[in-house]
Amino acid sequence: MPDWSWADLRLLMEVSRHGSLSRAGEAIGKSASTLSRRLDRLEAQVGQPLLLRTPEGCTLTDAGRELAAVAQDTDRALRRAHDRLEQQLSGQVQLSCGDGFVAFLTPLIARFCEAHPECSVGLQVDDSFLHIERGEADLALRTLHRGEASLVYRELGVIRYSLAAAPSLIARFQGQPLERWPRVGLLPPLDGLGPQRALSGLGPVVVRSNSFSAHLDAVRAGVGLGAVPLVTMEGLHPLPGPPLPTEPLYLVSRRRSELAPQVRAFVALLVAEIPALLAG
Amino acid sequence: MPDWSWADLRLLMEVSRHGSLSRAGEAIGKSASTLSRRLDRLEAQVGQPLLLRTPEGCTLTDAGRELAAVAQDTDRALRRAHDRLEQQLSGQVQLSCGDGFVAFLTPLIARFCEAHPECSVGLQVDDSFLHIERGEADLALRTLHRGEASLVYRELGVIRYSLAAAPSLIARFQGQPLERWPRVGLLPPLDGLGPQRALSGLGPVVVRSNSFSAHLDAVRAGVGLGAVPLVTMEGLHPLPGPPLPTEPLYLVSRRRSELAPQVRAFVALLVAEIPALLAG
DNA sequence: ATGCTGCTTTGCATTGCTGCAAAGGCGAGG
DNA sequence: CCTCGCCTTTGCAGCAATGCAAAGCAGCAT
Repeated sequence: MPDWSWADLRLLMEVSRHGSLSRAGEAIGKSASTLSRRLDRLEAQVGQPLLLRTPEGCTLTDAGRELAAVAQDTDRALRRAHDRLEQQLSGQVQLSCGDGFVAFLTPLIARFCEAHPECSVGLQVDDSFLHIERGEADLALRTLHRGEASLVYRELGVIRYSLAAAPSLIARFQGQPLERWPRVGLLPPLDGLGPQRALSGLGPVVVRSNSFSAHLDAVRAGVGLGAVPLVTMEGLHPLPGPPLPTEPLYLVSRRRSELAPQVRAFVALLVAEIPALLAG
Repeated sequence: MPDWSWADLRLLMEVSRHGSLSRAGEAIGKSASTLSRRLDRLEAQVGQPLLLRTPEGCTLTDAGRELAAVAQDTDRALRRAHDRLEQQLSGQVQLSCGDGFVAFLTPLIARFCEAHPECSVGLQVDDSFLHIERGEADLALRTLHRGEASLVYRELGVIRYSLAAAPSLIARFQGQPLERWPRVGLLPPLDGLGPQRALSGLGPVVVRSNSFSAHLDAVRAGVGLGAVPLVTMEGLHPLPGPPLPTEPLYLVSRRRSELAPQVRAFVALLVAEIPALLAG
């Protein structure tokens, strides 16, 4: 029920420390007159005198000492909280992305966790219905710009694609025109991506999935050819053909001031590493 | 080092409790816009996001929960302090008076301590150099009005005097005119009191002291006659003579708002009892 | 689909608070 | 004895904080 002013409580503590309104005011950047008036108000709220003003300074009454002790405790707790929040990097980073990025991200996540043992990373695959602005996630890797006004889209580079196939498929269809090769496709809405659409003139689609990693697995298994990001070409051979369109890779987050420090650190890691990976 | 606003900390706690800026604002009598702006400011001071605002209300971040927990502790401590200050009557009452009032006050002090076991009374005899306005004492009983502007003089009644002597003295001098009886007097500044001055035409002074109780003891021992308050006439006999002037009895204190509750209680006791004692 | 409710945020007039300068007091030192 | 320094308090001008009203937005029931 006490409806006392917490700010004035702090003033009382400072006066208790410094012994006079003037010195306390100087210490915290307020004028002595302000302190006098606000402590008057606090005394009126409490209904008891808290300090005695003399020409030599101020001395607290018993009630004043009681309240000043509460303020001291608060001050200590606040300093501890400050240290925890300021110095240590801890807490969780909620990350979300399409499943095609998982293999790509895993080593970066591992490096982050190694560098910051107090932190943990939550990886949410499939961010279709995740609202970053509400804190359901902190970060997302996306290739589509959805245009939310309250979110920041930071382009980390472009994903370059190549027409690719597994060695086994090449062994079976070598020499035949590309239009005759079986093809691995995607289901909506992933089939709308530029590189995929550029393949629409090619051969018959034998498998469609709504999972990018399943798509990649199918290509690796030799089910058909497909458009594959250069960064996941391991074990596959590029096929000749017209250059495929690139796609931007966005790191999506709230504004920087709205990010917890561990999230900022993770952003810094991604910003530092991913462009080189995409370019290399 | 954290120079954060303590008042805003309380707002954060209320938002954490009520789940939305509007409801928290309604609970504490502030508008939602004020809460929004002040929490903006707090977030800027902390350098981290503390809460996420959504159309359904607000949810705290980890950092926000940390600070809200500090605020919770402060709130609890403040309520405890409030209870202690409001309900219990405890602490010390610093009382000062001339030594003549000690015998008169002792039974009242005993009653007060009995009624309020948590309280103690400090009785400072001789208040000549005590500054009540600085808290060197809480209360004083005086017959002289010194006119300090910051102090309250409350008249509890008037002290009536009588010319009196001990039975032994009466046995020795009965029949002789009063001018021949030995007299007990006072040293400055106590000799300036009205009843004492009224005796100046009487017989020779055989003892002068600067202590009113020593004066009374001398009269009781039969050393001489003297002007004695009616309330301390026990064991003495009044002598005929012209009526002696009365003296006001003042209870001196700081203003009521500047008194601790136990002091107020003691004042109440004195105000309730002393007038009847003086009149009786 | 559409209206409705509750949420937060923004613009503006007003209130309240703040800082500065001056006044009043008390104690120390020459 | 007087002056100086430090303390608090008060009056006044300026500014920041507040509340109200309106707008924008998301979710939900109709």
